[in-house]
Amino acid sequence: MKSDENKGARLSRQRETILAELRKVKTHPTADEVYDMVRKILPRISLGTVYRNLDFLSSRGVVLRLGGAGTQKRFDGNPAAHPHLRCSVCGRVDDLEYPLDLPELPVEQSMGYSSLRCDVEFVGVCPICAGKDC
Amino acid sequence: MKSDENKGARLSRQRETILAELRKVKTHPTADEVYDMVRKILPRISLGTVYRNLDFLSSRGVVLRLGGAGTQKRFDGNPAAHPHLRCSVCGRVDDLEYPLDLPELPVEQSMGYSSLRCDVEFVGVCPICAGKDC
DNA sequence: CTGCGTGCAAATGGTTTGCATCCAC
DNA sequence: GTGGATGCAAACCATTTGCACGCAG
Repeated sequence: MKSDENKGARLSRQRETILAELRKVKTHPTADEVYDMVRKILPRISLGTVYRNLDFLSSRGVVLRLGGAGTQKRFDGNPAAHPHLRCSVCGRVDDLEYPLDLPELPVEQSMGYSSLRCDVEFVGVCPICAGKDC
Repeated sequence: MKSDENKGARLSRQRETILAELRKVKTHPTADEVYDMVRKILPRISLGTVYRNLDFLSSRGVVLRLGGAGTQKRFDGNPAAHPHLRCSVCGRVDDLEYPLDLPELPVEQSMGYSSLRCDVEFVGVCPICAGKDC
């Protein structure tokens, strides 16, 4: 991590814990779920702080903020671009473990956009929701 | 369109207009923008009706609801899966005009998910925002 | 010490919903 | 005529923000 990326940033216990917890899990929790996770360690943390730190961390590229089809945003402790599987019923997001070739976009075809990053997401019904047969 | 797909559904002027306006544009408007567009034709339409109809239409697969990284959802009059370009600064979404091979996911690798659809989105900075040099 | 980060709570803003009325079928 | 669709406004809920205090550097 380059040091001047962190100019003025302090490492509070809250920020440290949020990042550690997010990296610990393989799921892609919502801000609320992160709040619950972290609250077991720092019971007095506030939801606002969780939001502020998730914002901070994702703006630095340390974690990934997943847009997603649902209302809530989800966060990914692994900042590298990798395909996701999203359940259109319950909204959960899994990492795809299978190595996939990401599509390449020729620069001349980028319609004037710059700094393109490719997001690939497969949307379907997860095994749990399929089992519920709703 | 199969007839039993529409059992009980009525074609109100509002629904008809919303769909027509959405198909007319090449952009991917938010619900609010659709509201503005339709209001020029039906001044007394309510925002709630726009939301209800966008929900209705996307649940039938007639239009596409784009998840996206921003807060607001955007809607696409073209229900076929096609790659998008999203501006991370202003949030606008364009269609990619360039034919791209969508990644294929072997069924054995779908981790139990079913009915998978592939969404590809390139995230970057659009020419307008790049020009603003913010 | 300084001022960034926090806790708390109120404010925001997109989206949803209850209800009486309206109109497509 | 009947039930789905609408208009309106209040309700919801995830997220953001103002403020005074606390703590990392």
